[in-house]
Amino acid sequence: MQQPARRRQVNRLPRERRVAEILEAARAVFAQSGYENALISDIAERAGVVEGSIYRYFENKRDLLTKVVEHWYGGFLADDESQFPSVRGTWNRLRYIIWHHLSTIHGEPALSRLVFTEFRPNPAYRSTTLFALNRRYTSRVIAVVKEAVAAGEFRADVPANLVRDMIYGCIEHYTWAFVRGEGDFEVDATADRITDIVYRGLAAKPEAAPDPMMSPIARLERLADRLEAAVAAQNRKTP
Amino acid sequence: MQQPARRRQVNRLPRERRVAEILEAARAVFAQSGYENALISDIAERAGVVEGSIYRYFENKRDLLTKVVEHWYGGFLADDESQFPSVRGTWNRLRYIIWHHLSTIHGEPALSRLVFTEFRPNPAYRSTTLFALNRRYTSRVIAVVKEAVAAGEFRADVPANLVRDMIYGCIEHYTWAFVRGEGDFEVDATADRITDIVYRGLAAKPEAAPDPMMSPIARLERLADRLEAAVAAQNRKTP
Amino acid sequence: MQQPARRRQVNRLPRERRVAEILEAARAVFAQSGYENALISDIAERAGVVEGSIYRYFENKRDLLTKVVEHWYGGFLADDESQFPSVRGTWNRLRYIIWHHLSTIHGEPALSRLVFTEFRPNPAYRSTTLFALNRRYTSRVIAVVKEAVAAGEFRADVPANLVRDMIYGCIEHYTWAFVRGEGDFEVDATADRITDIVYRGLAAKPEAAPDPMMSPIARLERLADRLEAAVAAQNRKTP
Amino acid sequence: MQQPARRRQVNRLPRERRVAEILEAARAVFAQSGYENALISDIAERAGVVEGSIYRYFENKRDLLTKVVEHWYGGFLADDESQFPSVRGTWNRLRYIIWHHLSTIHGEPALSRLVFTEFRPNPAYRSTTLFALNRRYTSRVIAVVKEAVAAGEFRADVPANLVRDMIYGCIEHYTWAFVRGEGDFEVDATADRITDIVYRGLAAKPEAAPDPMMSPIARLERLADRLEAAVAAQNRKTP
DNA sequence: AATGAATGAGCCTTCATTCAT
DNA sequence: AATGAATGAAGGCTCATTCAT
Repeated sequence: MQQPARRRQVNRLPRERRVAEILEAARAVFAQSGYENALISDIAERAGVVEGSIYRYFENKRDLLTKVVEHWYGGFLADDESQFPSVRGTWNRLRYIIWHHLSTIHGEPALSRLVFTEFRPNPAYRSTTLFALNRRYTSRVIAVVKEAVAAGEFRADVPANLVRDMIYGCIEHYTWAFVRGEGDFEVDATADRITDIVYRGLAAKPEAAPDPMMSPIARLERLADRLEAAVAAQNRKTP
Repeated sequence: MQQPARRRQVNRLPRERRVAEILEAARAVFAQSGYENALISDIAERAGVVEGSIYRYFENKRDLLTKVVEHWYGGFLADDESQFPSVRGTWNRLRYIIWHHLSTIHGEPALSRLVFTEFRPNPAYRSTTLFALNRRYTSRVIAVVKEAVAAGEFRADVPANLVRDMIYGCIEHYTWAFVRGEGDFEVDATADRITDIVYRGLAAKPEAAPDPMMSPIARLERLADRLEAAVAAQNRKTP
Repeated sequence: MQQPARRRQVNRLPRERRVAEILEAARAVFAQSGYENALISDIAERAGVVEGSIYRYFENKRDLLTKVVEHWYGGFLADDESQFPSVRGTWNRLRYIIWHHLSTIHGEPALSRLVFTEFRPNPAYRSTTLFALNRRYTSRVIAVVKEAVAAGEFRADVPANLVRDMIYGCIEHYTWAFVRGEGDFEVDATADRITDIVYRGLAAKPEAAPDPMMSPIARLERLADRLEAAVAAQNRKTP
Repeated sequence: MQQPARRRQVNRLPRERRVAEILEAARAVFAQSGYENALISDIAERAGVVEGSIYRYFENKRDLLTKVVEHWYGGFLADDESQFPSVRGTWNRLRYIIWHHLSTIHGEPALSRLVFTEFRPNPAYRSTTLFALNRRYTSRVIAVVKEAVAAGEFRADVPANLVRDMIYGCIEHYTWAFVRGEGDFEVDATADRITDIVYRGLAAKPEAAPDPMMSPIARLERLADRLEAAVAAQNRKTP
């Protein structure tokens, strides 16, 4: 039976605000401690509420985690999907997608890790909202690839879903060390390199025109630059 | 409530045997239940010993898991490393490596999952025996790529470590559904497809070029690639 | 997690009506879930009010239960007490009382159960309004019995209060299975049978020799058997 | 992860003993506080163990209660069933049964109450061990009644199961006040009174014939009863 | 009068690990 | 070496009740 009990100052907030505050607190705590080690009591304290209040808005700890991650996804997906359409050209689009994923991981390694460890391995993942969001997020690679194939820009026999796995798999493999907290990585440079290798690997006429703007003259100029540089470097080393 | 537990027949065994039995039991239980949900008591029962006995041979639950996984790795690495040298040709070697990883995951999805969820995300992973084993396991991709580059079979500007990430990342991304217990995949066919896309993406002279003759510009570009690679190699040796 | 809870239309109602609606909702919920498992929030929702409003009309959950049960009692007691006086004759009166109790349980097994489990065992029961109501309800048995004794219809040495306990106890014991939700019982037939056995058990001049087949001679023969057996047993023990 | 933690003096006991001690402690605590209010921590402390130890032997709080009550039942049922067969004569047998139930309630009102409130109302009661035990316990009334009917001692149309309900219902109704903690009752005198009213109510030829003088046969029968009872008592004492 | 957000006390339960026998 | 009884820390969750709006 509940006892009356001395109350602390009640701080009334509209539902929306309260939920937002709890989500934010939970995000911070989950990011810092991981799911298992996160304490509801810590989250409550950080949100400035009592433990029980959390259960007014969230079914249980797991649900809270899910909501945090979905909220996060929802946030950047909206941005992302408004930006993406304005990017033109296959290379640029792939680069944007790759850059975005790298950037997301770079910005929230701890949340990314939660997705990788708490959601994706879960047998029920497929029937999850997060799965659906992620699908939406990753399927654009497939669309881009198919369009490029249709346009003759990519080889006709490119399996689009493997390309998707390759891109996301590569990124996530590459960033594991950072996600674990070891060192750092450069988002832009890495995006360039991955995009390059992928693009060139898929292009129908390899170096022959990733960028249609590049005229033979321009290519020869680049070549000259590179040769000069190489020779100069050689001289520097073995004078 | 535990069962009445009739006094078990005391059964002395040489240390080796006992350890092997516990490892096997632990492997089965961890594979079935995952790390958190696995119970020492289940492992003990399956191994035909009492809980306390496990602590004679293993420091704690985590240590037991580690030993299980290292034992598993040790097992297939030995085989693998004896097989690999006899595989000739870049395509074949890549194919072997890719096939092997697919095959490993296909054979032990649950243990693979443990590696993905319990070890790799761990901040201390890098200083782990498993990390070292894995390094040995995956670094062959780098060797193969570098050799192929040196031989002019792959483009000169291919970043070997990105290729490694791409291959392992792709495989793991591709197999997540299976690891979660959804559906199945064909090891051989998948190995072929991944090898193909990777190889063709890196090959200096893509077969798919309608006209096998390179343009003069392309030849010059290859020359530049080689020069750059040579300089880079030079630098590495005489810094 | 509670539902988003769109702001309900404020709906002012006269106190009487509001109380009645809450009582009805509470009755349904308590009947369905029992006291412990009933949720104030469920009751509120069903009554179309908000939790806090319940506390304007009832002190607490327990008080609400009490009011529900008293209200129920009040309802059938009024009917009952207006009917009873018109029933004539001891047998008919007993039958009516028994029938009424059976009928009450049959009509509201869940509420009956609440009385049996939540009120009667309570140490404070005796100082309860419900106790008083119940007393009024059951004491008529005593009146009937005493009148029948006075009239010579029942044996002179019949302890009226034991008869009361016997009647109500029998009924409640007999109906437990039904109250638990197992099967059903026939109110009328059962009332007949219980009334019969009670009436004949108390009647001063039983209507007939129950078993006409048993002659005095047979009884004497049985007696002889028993006496012999007793004596023989005696001899065996204390020779 | 469990911390090492300072230990108190470990007090090793064979399973049997430990279980017995926990049962005893639980019995006391449940009897004192009822099920809901009983604390596992109190039980543990009283048993001289740590809370967790209780869960080695009992699945949960409910299971513990169940075991306590079954143990209690088991205890008196054994005694009871060894005594009963030596009681001779219908009157004596009924009296013994009634006396035993009164005596049980008198000796353990709190446990009796637990049975009445926590077990019997439960929808699953019927599939319970306790139900089976209770069945065994109460069904003897039916056997006795049927035998008496067969022997012509009771009226032929007596419904045995109603008699059982009447006896147990009467006893329990009668003892509610005591079970609630109000006052006391005399086991023996009450047993006599209930037995009398039941016996006379069922007897084929009630002694209560208008003429208070018993018939010679009836007097002899009573005599036989007493002799039998005496012999039975004798046997119990000098086996 | 009505709303509904916020409170908060505290119990049951788990299970890796230890250590007396 | 083997047993298995005992430990004990700690955290998720519930829900009647209050009270600011």
